[in-house]
Amino acid sequence: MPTSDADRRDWRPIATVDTVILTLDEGSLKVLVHRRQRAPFAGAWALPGGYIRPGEDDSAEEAALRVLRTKAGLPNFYIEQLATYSGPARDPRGWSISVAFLALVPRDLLPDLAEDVSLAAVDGLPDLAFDHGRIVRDAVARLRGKGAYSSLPAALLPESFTLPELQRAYEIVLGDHIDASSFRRKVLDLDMIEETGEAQAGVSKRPAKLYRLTGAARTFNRTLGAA
Amino acid sequence: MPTSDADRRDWRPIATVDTVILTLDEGSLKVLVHRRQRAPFAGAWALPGGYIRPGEDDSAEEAALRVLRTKAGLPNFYIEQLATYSGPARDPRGWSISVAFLALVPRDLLPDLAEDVSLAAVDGLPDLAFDHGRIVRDAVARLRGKGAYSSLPAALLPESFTLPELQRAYEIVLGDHIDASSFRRKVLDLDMIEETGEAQAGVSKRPAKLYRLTGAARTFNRTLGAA
DNA sequence: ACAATAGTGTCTTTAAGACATTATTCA
DNA sequence: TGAATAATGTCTTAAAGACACTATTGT
Repeated sequence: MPTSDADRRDWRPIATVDTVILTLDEGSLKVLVHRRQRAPFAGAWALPGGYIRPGEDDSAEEAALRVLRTKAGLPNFYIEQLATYSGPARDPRGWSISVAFLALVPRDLLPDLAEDVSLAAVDGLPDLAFDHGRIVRDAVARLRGKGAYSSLPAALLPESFTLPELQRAYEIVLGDHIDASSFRRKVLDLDMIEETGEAQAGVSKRPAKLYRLTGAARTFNRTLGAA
Repeated sequence: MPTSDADRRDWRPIATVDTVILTLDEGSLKVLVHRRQRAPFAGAWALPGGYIRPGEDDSAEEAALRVLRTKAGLPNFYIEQLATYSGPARDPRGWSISVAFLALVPRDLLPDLAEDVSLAAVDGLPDLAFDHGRIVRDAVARLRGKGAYSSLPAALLPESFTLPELQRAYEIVLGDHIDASSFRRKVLDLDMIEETGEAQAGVSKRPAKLYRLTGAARTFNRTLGAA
């Protein structure tokens, strides 16, 4: 059994974070990816990520937030831990462990996309570096799963939104049609949202009222749309 | 910025796994804890856990299974990744990252408890080493959350069980009464379980039929009992 | 026969789906 | 006034809750 410090070092895997940034863009769910500059997988699309820096980061989540600030210019949004991926083969540099986070971001909060950054539709995802394809699929499954019985999809919308916009967000996330009447009943009865007092402006049809989320996330005890 | 190998070593946190083994015992939900032999927290109750061993383990999950085999003598049961806990303060030995797993185990599958092993009720948990109290609370929240709309609580029962036993498992997990008639309807209509053909023996009352789970886990689109 | 619990039947209640109808805006 | 979409109302349907009732075992 190795006991010197030099040997012990090999017991510690490479520790990183990866972030799955999901948003609604042009009517579909998309994930932010960037082109890797460096090996391994130079030139391939990948999720924003980076090393955990003990001494700089107070937790894996802080590391993820640092990555999001630095690499994507994102200040404020919904984030939750997704899962942790590990093993000897996922990174050619060696046995690694990556804590993945799921961030839901309104499209208008994303800064203009640089040359090497792109929004990829989660249906028909291109090949991604490392095991990032798998991570994105897990993230989408999490969002779809929770979306059916919680207010999570609202995190994809800006602070104020119309009820039809909210319904559309649910429909895109769940991949299923929702009846407008049922939808309004449910979100209003649950006090999930409240009117801002404002209404849409600059539309050539009846303008919809604007709403905002009331307080914290909510869960339903019965599913909307798809199971 | 450090560049030598010796400096880079400090970039890598201590990587461990912890396991939350939940079971039903004497009508309540309990977690398996053991008394630590060594510092830190020698003498305190803690979750079974250990270092991830690159070279020996093929993933964090494999490391957890190794821990469960070695420390708890457990062969075969339900396991899922819970979450990852990290930071400079949770382990006095330094910046650490621990991948926690949730295991659901039938009581009769647990070997006889050694002197330094105990089942602690999750309500009124004693103080635990590290951040293990927090981890157990998260595990219980996960089980309660998923239990309301899935067949997960069945993983706490032996391979064959009666319908009243299954109902009781749900009631303990959810902390709420469930109507027997509704419960039977739901569980049978969903084809979640099937009769084994056998019945209880050695009871001085009407013996209940025995069931087993049919195939894989199921989810409901409406909650049983509590939201 | 009776104690005890397994298991069934039926009515009520809750909440979602379908879908017709009305309301409000701008051009 | 007409196009477009927001918002409401009403009936149907699915599934859970309440609870009375019947069934089956050992003593």
